[in-house]
Amino acid sequence: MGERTLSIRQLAQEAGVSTKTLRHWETQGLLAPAGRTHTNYRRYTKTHVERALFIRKAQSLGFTLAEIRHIFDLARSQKAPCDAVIRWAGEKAQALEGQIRLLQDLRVRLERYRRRWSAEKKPSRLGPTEVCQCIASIPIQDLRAASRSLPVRGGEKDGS
Amino acid sequence: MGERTLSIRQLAQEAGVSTKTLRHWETQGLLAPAGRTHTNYRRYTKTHVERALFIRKAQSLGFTLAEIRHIFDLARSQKAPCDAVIRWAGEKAQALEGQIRLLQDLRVRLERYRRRWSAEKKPSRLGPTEVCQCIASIPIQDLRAASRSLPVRGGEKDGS
DNA sequence: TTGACACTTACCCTTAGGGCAAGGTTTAGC
DNA sequence: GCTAAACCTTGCCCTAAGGGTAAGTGTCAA
Repeated sequence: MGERTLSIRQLAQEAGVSTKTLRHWETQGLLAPAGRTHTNYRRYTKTHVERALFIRKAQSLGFTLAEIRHIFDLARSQKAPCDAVIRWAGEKAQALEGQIRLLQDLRVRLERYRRRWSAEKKPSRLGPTEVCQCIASIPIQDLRAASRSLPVRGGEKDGS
Repeated sequence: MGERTLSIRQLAQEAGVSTKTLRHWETQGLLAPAGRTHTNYRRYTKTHVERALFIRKAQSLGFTLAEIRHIFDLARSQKAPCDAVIRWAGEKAQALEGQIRLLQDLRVRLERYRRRWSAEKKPSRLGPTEVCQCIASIPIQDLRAASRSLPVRGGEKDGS
């Protein structure tokens, strides 16, 4: 009985992810089961719990699944990937800095326009091809560095 | 000859986007051509240039294509969508604030771990199931608010 | 007429899974 | 033993905003 194995649901519960996620990780070469039952059910061991948690930890630092697989590849081929991981962490932090700046710029622009638009009186009568004078008033120069970076997803309900 | 129309490439050039983008916008219901030639080529007018620029301006504020279509729907159905746009801008700015906080947290964690890992001596000999003691040392508590927010995309070259 | 481009549709690709469907398996209650 | 619930399997379509490529057609100038 030291041979206790886990079903995919049990592993999912222990690792704090969904079964779908575990199957996806498997297709990405990150977490193959220890084996299958005669009825083709996946079977995992306790080391799989650790590996799943490892993946979650790496994800929490912003590593993608492809990068995590790369880490596993390094570890399997020979040496500890720690040096590479440390380097990547630095690069990621730097990239984040740029990304944060972009988002802050966007937020500032958004707030600035919102205040300006709120102060102006808007003509609720539109010309034939007009849509929204607020947005139309944005200067073309602002399109240079269009923050091609995120969806933002503010609340979305109705707009009547 | 006041009837000058534009090919898709000309519109793309004037609007500063790719022809692929224009076709994509069309499939999303944002920018249908004025008509087609007898050989099925799209034909646009100068008002399409304005509309394309409008879409770019809205995108530069973080609006998605679905939201922009919603703005067009409002404008077509009756009233100026400016009120809704102003409201959405506020919501977006607020959502951005949260997003920025997440990224800053991530950056701080990344830098903190990087410094810690650099200071520690890493045993470049791995146990059988071990992968990377750096990442493995992350406490499970850190997985609570796993910043499910962005890929980050730091430089990626090699890692030997 | 032919070569160089422009235009058309259509299909696959990107992240990290979510959702659903159709079918097989296991377990608990009766 | 039977049946229903819960579990497992694979497979397919979906997300945002296009990029890349391919195959077929159109246009223009030399």
